[in-house]
Amino acid sequence: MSKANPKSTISDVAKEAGVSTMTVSRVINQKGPISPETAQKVQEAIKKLNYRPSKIARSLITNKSFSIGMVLPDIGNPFFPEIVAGVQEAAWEAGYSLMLYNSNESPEREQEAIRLLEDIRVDGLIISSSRLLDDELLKLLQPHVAVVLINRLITAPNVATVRVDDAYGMMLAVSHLLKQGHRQIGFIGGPSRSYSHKARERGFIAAFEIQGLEVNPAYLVNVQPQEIDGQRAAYELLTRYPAISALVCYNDLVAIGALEAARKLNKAVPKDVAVMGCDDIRMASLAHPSLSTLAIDKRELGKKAFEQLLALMGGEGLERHLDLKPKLVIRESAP
Amino acid sequence: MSKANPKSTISDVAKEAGVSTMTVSRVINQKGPISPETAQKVQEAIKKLNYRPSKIARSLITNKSFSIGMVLPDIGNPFFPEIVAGVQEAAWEAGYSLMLYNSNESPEREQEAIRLLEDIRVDGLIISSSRLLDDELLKLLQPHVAVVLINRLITAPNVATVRVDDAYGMMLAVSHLLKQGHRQIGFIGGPSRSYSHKARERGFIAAFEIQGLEVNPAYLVNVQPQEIDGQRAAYELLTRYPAISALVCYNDLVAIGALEAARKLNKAVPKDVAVMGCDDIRMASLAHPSLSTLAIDKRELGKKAFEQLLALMGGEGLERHLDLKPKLVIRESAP
DNA sequence: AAAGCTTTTGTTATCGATAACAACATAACT
DNA sequence: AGTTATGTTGTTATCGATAACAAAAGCTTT
Repeated sequence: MSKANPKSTISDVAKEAGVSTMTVSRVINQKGPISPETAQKVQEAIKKLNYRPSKIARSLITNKSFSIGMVLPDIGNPFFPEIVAGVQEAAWEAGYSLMLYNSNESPEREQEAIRLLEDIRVDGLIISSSRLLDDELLKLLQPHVAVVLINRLITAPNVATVRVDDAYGMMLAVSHLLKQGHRQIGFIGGPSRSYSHKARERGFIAAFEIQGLEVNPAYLVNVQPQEIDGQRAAYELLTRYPAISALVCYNDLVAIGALEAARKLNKAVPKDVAVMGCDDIRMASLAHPSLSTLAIDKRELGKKAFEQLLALMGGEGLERHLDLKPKLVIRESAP
Repeated sequence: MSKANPKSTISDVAKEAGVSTMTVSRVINQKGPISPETAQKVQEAIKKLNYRPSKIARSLITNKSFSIGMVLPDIGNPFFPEIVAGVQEAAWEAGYSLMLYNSNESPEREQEAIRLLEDIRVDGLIISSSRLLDDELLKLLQPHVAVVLINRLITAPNVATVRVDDAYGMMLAVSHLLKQGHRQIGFIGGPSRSYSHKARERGFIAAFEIQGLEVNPAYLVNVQPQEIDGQRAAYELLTRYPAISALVCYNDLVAIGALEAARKLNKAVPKDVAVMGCDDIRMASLAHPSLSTLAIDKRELGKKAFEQLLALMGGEGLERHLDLKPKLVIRESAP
């Protein structure tokens, strides 16, 4: 019933071409000298039998799988697909396959994914925004030869990192607003324990300090990083402190919420209140008014992550910790 | 220098526990009877050596890799990440790993990806919206045991499909508008050769015919499925035919463009012109006014695709071609 | 023509697991 | 007691490739 598809093996090819399997192997891998005639014979046999070498068998003996694993918390989050695309692109070009695991924000799943990737003997691992604690993570990564962490700093011989310099970006954004004359600036931050929130808050405060200005602590709030939470927080801030002339948001979704809040309060953006987002997701340019925000090239980030991994796998010396600087994107909401 | 991490093998465990490798294998796979004492000895040895069986070696002999491949044209497109998440989720639960290939809309890459996945000996393959021609695709799929196509119909013994019933969805949307009294309805369609465009147009026309009404061919246009193209097309349609009271769009991005066009023309949505999108991407609910649109649960689609694949891999009989019916989501832009 | 290179090809062992079969001990049945 | 099950463990071959070494064939060289 089932069309069992008998894959041909290297022995089949060898028999067909009248040579040994090693000779076939040599032709395939272009290793060692082979005479043009045998090479041709082998090539013909390969074509005739539609032979494709098994990477599995090859991996077993070479101890290289030419595949890497990637673990991320939520591929539905618009921040990640582009990163994945970048990693995949770079991996492809280097001849590597990508195994993807979506942990659904669950640390247990993340842990299991890292273990499974160990079983598969991936050559390297890219982990984005891990939910695991430092020591748990470190223990899990131990058996892996090469690991790149995205937006997370851990120092270990087999680990490199790529991070977005959130503090720097936020400083850029706030400095811009200060330069435009804003002084009463609200900050709708993310979850207080999140790494990136902390960095962004640091940048926010630093921008004030550089100018010798003071931050009003009442203007700083924390929310979940969703539109609805941003909307509520902005509504409350703007109602309670009508003096606020600009809002800096943890991310673009929150900022879009803030736009909505302004609309409800009949405050014009940016005339009555300027709004600044962060991340430059696709929606940012389509919002009304379009969002000023901080952008990093996420595809580039993915590529960089893979490059780090490749260097680590190759044992090359490298700058272990890479920081990417966000760019300020000026649009309508905060000119 | 490099901390060569000597992975322990099944022989190490066997030696440590003082038994044969087969016994260890039996304990791991819970196959064949083993005495509680040896089982425990083996478990201890496994823990002590931190042993994890190599899936690669296992694959070689069992001829099962417990991994599947997924090929899609552009993971940056908001339509796909959720599908990937659904596939990954279902695969995870069934004990399968996912290899992801992003073809970047290039047929050549797609072709190479399918070939590479053959080398890796994946147990099955999910291909989304292939850019390849039917016969090319069929030839490439030949060596694969099990394949599920998303939004593409091909009949072959090793192929199953999952599709969104675009025609049905569009009929739903247009019927709704007709019921609301709209008669002059414009259709901003997608690329004329695209499968889904054709289906959606078919549904559009069918909705009219059911009511015994006639479609005005001048109201039908084709655009690239991006916001800017939608905006231009809507602007032109609404300017040239002021009688148009509703626009049905190929997808949400195009619809968002249409909203922008209406704004420029000082037409209120939905009072002066209603706008209907399609796909229900995240942006749809955040637009102003929020978009009425057609939704399918993309995560569910991904899950269904994997279920089909699993059935196919297991050789079970199954309904080969699955159609998912979109739901009409009524929001502000077309109440 | 024998020795010494190169070039080309073949042999055998191996990677880390499981399949298939064999073997032994113990318990159960006649 | 002898035969047959049943439970438990071990042996050997195998999956499909490459590593490492061995050997033959074709050239030079003296």
